[in-house]
Amino acid sequence: MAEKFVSASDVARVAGVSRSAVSRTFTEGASVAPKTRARVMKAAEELGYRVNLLARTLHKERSDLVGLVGANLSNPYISAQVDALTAALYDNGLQCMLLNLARAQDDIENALAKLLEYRVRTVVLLSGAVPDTLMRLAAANGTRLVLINRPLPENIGLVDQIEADSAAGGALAARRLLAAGCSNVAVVLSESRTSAKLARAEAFIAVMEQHHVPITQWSQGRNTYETGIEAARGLLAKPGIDGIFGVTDEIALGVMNTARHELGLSVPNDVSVIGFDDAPISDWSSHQLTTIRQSLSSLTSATLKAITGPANAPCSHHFIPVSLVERRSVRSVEPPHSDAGGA
Amino acid sequence: MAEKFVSASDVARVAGVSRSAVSRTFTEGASVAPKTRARVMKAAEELGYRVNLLARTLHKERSDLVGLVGANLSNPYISAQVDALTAALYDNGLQCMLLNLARAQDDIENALAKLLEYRVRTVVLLSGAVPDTLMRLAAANGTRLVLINRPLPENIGLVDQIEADSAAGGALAARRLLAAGCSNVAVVLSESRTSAKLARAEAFIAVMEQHHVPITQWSQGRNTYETGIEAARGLLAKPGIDGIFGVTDEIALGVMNTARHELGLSVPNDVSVIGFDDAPISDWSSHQLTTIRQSLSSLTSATLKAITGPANAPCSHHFIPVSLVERRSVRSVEPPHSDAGGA
DNA sequence: TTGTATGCGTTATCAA
DNA sequence: TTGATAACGCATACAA
Repeated sequence: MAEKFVSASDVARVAGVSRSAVSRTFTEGASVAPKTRARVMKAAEELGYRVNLLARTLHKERSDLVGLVGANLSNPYISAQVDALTAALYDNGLQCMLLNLARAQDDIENALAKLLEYRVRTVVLLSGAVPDTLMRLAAANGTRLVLINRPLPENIGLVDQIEADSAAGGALAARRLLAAGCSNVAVVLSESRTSAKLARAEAFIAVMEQHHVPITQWSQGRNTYETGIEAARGLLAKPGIDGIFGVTDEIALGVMNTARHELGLSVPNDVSVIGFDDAPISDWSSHQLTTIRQSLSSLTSATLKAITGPANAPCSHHFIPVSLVERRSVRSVEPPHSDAGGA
Repeated sequence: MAEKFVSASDVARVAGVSRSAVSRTFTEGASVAPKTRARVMKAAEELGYRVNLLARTLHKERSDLVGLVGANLSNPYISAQVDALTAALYDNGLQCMLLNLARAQDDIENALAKLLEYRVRTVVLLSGAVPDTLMRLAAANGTRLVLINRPLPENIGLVDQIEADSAAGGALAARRLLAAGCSNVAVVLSESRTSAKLARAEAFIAVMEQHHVPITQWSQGRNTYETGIEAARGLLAKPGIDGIFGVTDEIALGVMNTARHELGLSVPNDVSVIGFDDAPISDWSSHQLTTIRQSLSSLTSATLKAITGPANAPCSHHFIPVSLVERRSVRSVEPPHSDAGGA
């Protein structure tokens, strides 16, 4: 019921030893007599003592703290990402400081500053733009930056990049719609147009243009399910479009559900829909969304490797492979290769 | 590009002032000459200096750190909870340390210990059992505990309890199924049987027994979508059961989707399904799950109030009201009150 | 193996 | 307003 935190001095007093003895008892690989250790442990247990990691970190060169900055945490794929990553961190004895930029997407510099104030060893960016100033700030304090799915033109300081192969994924999506016989397609993304998602869209568009397929671009709102709904309403109000690529599963799910349940369209017979991510719920029997998978476990393990590596490890750039997951939102059979023009 | 973090002494040297002057510049409400402040700020900017919150907290009595321990973070309701809560914390200048007990549900004491090592001001428990030892440990260090949806028999130390009214919710679900004319029902929960979820089930059962409706209890596996799938397969293999209550939306969604898309049953015509939480995806047009809502915003604001309150505030116990959200997974029309016996 | 003394970066107290 | 100095809780070099 004490008001203050218990300190090593308190324990030392109760155990009848010096502060150093207590410190050594809780320091990995320090030499302390078994008998002393036992006395200390007993007193510590009694008082509810825990080492003050703030003080310890003050003294050491490196902390156990990893900063994680994200947004849109209830997005099905992001939440799976956060789940996997935080679990992995915990298993590796690392602590995670989570900053959610929900209402302040552009507040990222402020977020990084806060994290630096806690002397995190590494900052993982799941979301938000990455201006140069950010990298400079991190570099000036010797903090590593891990960028997830936010490709960077140039690389200042200690930054590890981990990204799914957006270009390959976008192309994969395009070719799949082509194979389904789509002849009038659309791509939908948010208006924020993050570089990774932009790359997905651009690769998709490139392939389509190469095949002379007319393509509409829908780029409004935030990166959410609601954006998918709006897109479907706008895009499918009148017949014509027979294939849609959502740069995110969440968006694609919004498109597909709205087509099916609000517009009374058949997916995939009237319109094929394909997403990107392979979020867990895309596999639910209520959805069965065909999508481009970016392996979550590869992404997590690559991230963890970057975090746990030596502080002076060279910058790394890791590409996560991408693959088509065939489900039921894209027509499977290819019409006998006529160019059956959708009006 | 410096290797070490920049300290106040560094800034003082460059600015040609004392450490104290630097400290005062970054301390709320300290008196420092505008001219001095300007010099300090300039030097700080130049060097990329950030206050070391570790050191500051070491010196102060209270930190900005809030510990959040959870599990199953990709659960649609939990992730919404985490999203809302972390956003609110960030907006209030509080830092959040997130511990994910994914692989080690029973590791909660260890988690709390880690959090105490960082001298968090408050620990919020979203998941996990709450043994007495836990509360004693927190109490011994003067750390507040905020318990979300984990009712407690007795209250040791500084703990705030925030919970949805499980009993009312369970009863609401039962009465809704009764109104739909269900005459042979089941309730499905995980085998972990957390007290909050158990309370939902028990209230449901109580009402059903009161109306002499036969009731099956399915209690296996973890608290996931897959458990819902298994339950549907087990419960609906042969006809009979015409109403199912999933103690969690995620479970209910598993039940409903499996009934519809794997078992070829009509929900709600063959079987009514009702959930608990009102997760965002329950409202998706692909689901339209009737459910019991526990208001996320009430829950978040109550939690925030508990966190931001004075350190010596008395323990609070807050009940979040609960309400029925009518959608399309429960039959709407009531048969003309015969006791139409399901097999 | 143990205790003493020093430093980590900060804030608060005190005298100037 | 400013600078020197003493904590804060810990780890460690050093001496015993």
